[in-house]
Amino acid sequence: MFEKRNYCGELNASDEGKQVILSGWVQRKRDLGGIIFVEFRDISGIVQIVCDTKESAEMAELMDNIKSEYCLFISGTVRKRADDAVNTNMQTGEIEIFAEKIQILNSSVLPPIPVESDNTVNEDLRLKYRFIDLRRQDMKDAIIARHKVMQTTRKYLSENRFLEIETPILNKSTPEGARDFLVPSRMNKNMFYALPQSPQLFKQILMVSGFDRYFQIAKCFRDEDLRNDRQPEFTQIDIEMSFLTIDMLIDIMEGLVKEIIKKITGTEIVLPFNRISYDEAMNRFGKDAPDMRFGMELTDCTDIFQQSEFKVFSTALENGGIIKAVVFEDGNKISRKITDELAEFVKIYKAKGLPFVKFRDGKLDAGITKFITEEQQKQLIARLDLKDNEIVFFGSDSENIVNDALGSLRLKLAQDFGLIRNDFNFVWVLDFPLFEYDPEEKRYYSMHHPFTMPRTEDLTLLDNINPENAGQIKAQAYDIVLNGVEIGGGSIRISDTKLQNKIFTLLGISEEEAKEKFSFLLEALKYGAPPHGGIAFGLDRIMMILLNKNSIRDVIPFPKTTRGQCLMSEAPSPVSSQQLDELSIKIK
RNA sequence: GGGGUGUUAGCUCAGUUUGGUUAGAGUGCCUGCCUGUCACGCAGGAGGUCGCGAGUUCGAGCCUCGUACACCCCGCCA
Repeated sequence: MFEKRNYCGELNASDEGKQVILSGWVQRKRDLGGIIFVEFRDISGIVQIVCDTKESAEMAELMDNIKSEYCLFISGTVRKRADDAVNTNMQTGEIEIFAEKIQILNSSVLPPIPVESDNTVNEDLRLKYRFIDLRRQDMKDAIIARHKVMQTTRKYLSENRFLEIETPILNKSTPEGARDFLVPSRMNKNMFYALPQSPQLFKQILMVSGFDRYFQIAKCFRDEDLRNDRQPEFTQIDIEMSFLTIDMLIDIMEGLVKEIIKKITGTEIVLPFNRISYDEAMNRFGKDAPDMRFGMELTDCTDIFQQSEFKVFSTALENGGIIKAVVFEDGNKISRKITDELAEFVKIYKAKGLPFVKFRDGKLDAGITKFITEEQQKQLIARLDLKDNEIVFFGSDSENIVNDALGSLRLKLAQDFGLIRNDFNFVWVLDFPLFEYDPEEKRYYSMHHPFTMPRTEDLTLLDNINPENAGQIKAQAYDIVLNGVEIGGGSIRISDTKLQNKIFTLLGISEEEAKEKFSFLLEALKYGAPPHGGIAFGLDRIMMILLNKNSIRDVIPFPKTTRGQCLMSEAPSPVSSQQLDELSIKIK
């Protein structure tokens, strides 16, 4: 009976008179007495069913029983609707199906959350009853769009000589980086596998093995605290190539992104994307993932306030800090209440306050104006190119705090006052520092990962590294940023054992330690390892932005809560003492 | 680990101003009527552990303390 199935959303006026067979669910029933309309839904869409209950007592009784979300089998005839009965809001609004036979395949209890709704329902209910939530149109659209992106990715990469290769999920724990999820080994007592944070080492090994273009749509796992754009398990489009330059990689990846955008939005984006250095991103936007859809860039004013009577400024400068400014276009919208709120806001980022001045009638006014000399005022007006009614917010502290606070303030103001264009803005961020210095532990950390190739011209600096100049050593690493969200990142890798060992030494990883953790990679690099590099895209984040969602949970079929629980399956859960015994595990 | 917001009918919310009779609305649900609806309409009805636990009080949805859960943010996420 299901063999010759038709799909609700695919029927149209050209099917008039056709006998059709539909299988799906009751979205809504409108009982007008002698005639009943049913909005009938399957994966493809919705079509209206008409039942004449005056003609047949049998049909009348059957229809009386049918309620929302019943699963039905319907055979009937496609009819064109009368002109005044056409529903232009409906894909299939020109037609309806005159039901000849209806069979109830399964009844449904009343769903706890409505299928016909936007996502205003509490998220914990949506997650608990995900099987109902996924029936809703916007979740269905998201899952279908995700499928299309994966298919487009596979097609594009395959056509560009990439091979899809799987790598292990059960792997070795490496304490560098994010916290691992551990899996106890039954056959090897007191030993653990770790779930992969990424297939990093394996894809590099594949390069050594000569599979010179690899990709994988890979699940990755990180046991860290969660956010709206972070899940404990997430999906990467993982890519690695041999014999490449950064320009080659960018070229191929822009092609992939273009295909994805075309598939999902139907629009052609302009290539190439903008490129910006890490340093410039930090200076102009205060973030390494700048949202460049609007202005309000940060301006350094440290030099103007070298001699300042304003204690906040002078103290910051004495401590080696900087002073930067952000200008907002409409000071009239910024009341005393709002400046207080914004001052509270920047404290999240460890700023101590938020001094400001307004610009009216050609001169500074209000806020900290009285602490600024005439000469400084003149310079400031010129530097910031101030226009009437603008308001200037200052950050003065260490460079990190100022960038963090003002970069976040810039975003908040733009969001609160609707200054952000609805657009897809891609930018490559290049020339990341190779290391970060941790003053507390007095050691260097890799900004990307320990296998990242330094810029060739910076190699000599490695021998004289100190906390001051460490930031000048740049990596051949890159991020791709979409609307201020990092959607991908990668690097050219080190393919030389000597250099790799040198980097380990600088990172304070001893020879024994390196051997213990990465010996197979170091060993592999000895056997004619090709120059190689790659990138990984966060599929969930890409989908989130393309579909304009607030959270990656809305593009993942079965996500977890911010405490890492699945409200539907109730994972994680305790296990039996027998299971623990087999693993020789004792619970504290 | 820290900060914030929220939790009242199946769902979405109001009610907390000033603690005070029987806690409301919309929607959904149930029953009846209705042959062109499409957010169908009309009439009637059911539906509440005010997250949970203490406390203050003659009296708590409302005040205090604790706690659970969800979400957002800082830290964390090579």
